[in-house]
Amino acid sequence: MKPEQQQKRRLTAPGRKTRERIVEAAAELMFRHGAGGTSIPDVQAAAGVSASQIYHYFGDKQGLVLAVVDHQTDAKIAQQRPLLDNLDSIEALREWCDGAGDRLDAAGCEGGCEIGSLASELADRDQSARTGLAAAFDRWEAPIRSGLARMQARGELSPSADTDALATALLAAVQGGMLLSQVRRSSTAYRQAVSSVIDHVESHLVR
Amino acid sequence: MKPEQQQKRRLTAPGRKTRERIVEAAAELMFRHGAGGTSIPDVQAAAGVSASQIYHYFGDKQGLVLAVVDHQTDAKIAQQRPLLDNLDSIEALREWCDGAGDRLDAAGCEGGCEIGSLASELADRDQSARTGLAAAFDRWEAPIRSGLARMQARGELSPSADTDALATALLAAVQGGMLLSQVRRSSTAYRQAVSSVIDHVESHLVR
DNA sequence: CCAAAGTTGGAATTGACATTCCAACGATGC
DNA sequence: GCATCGTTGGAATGTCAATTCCAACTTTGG
Repeated sequence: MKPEQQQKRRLTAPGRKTRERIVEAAAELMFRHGAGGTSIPDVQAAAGVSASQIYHYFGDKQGLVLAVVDHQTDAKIAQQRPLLDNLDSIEALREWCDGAGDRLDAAGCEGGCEIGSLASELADRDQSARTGLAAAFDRWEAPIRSGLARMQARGELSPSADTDALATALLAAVQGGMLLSQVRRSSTAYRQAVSSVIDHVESHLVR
Repeated sequence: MKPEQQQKRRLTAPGRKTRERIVEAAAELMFRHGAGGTSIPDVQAAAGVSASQIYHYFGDKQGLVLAVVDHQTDAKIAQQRPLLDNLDSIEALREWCDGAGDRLDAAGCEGGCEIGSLASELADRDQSARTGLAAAFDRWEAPIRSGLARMQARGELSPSADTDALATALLAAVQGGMLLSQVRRSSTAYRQAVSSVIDHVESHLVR
C-alpha cells in the first residue's frame, strides 16, 4: 500500500518536519517552473533530502504534486484571511483585489497565481489533481459567495442579483486578469478585469 | 546560423508542406499535453517525419514552440472570424461568447484555451514565447476593443465607459472562465463570467 | 532497555529525451 | 545535364529523470 493511499501514516516529529520541508520546497519550485518542470532531484537539492525520503513520504511524483496542490490551497486561503472572511462590502472587495494587484506588481508580474498555474497545467493530465484543484477553487470562492450573499440578505444588493454567478465571475476575473498581466508584465489587465466585475456588483446596489 | 534566426529561409514546395505538417501535429500535441509534455519523438510520430526534419526546419525545440504559438494565434483568429470583426453590439458579443461556450461543452470542457494554456505554461519560462503570446492576446483583444469603440462612437455606449478596459475585462473573463470550467468540467463558470462582463457593458448603454 | 516501526543515505537500474552527425536523395536554376 | 542547395533517414551520443533497493540509523511505546 502506497503512503498516499493510507488513511493515517504514523509520523514521528522529525518525519513531520521533513515532510513539510519537502512540500514547501516542491511548492516553491513548482510555482516557478511548473510541476512538469520540477524534477525529483531538484526537490532533493532544494529541501536537502535524499530521494528515498521523498518516495517514502509521497509514494511517487504524483503524490508529491497532490500534496503541493493541497499545501498551496491552504497557503492561499491563510494568506488572504481575514480579508476573505469579510467580503461583504464593495470596499472590502476592492481592498481584497487591490492587495492581490499590489502583490502582482511587487513580483514584477511574474509567477501568476499559485493555484491557477497548477490548474492550467494539471487539469487535463491528472484526474486527482483536477479534483483537488476544483476543491481549491471552491474553497476560495465560498467566502466571496458568502460575503455577497450577506450583502444581499441585508438588503444592500438587489434581490435580482445572482450572487453565486457574481462570485464565480469575480474569481474568473482574478484568474484571467492575472494571466493577462503575467503575459503582459503589467498589472493593468488584472486591475481592469477585477474592477469591471466589482463595478458590476456595485450596479446591483440598492439605493 | 539557426533556421529560426534567418530572415528568409528558402523552402521548396515539399519543404513548406512538411513544415506545416510538423507545426500542426505539434500544436495538437502541445494543446493536449503542454509544450513541456510534448517530446520531439512524439511530434515525429504524429507528423510522420524524422528528427532531422524537425531540427532542420525549427532549429531546436524552442523554435518549434515559437512556431506553434504563432500557428495557434493565427488559427484562433481565423476560427472566430468573421464574428470578431463585428463585435459592435451586445448581441454580437453574446453570440461570440456563446460560440466559445458551446465549443467548450462539445469538448466536454477539456483542453481549455489553446492560447491561454500555452501562456500559463510559457509566460515565465521563455521570454520570446511570452512576447509572442502577448502579441497573440493583443491581436485577439483588438477587435473587441474596436467593436466597443465603434459602439461608443455611434453614441450607443456612454462616453464615460472605458471601452479599452472593458475589452480587457472581457478577454480576462474568457480566460478565467475557461480555466474554471476546465477544472470543474462544466461550462457554467465560463458562461457566468462572460455574461457578467457583458451585462456590465450593457449597463453602459445609452437609453 | 528492546523490539517494532519510522527514517535516511546512496547506489543501481531503466528508460526517455534533446540534439548531432553524416550520408543519401531530390528539386531547381542556369 | 549538372552543380547547388534544400530535404530526408537513421543511427549515435550524452544527459538526466523516475523509481527501486537495501542497509544503517533513530525514535517510540511498553
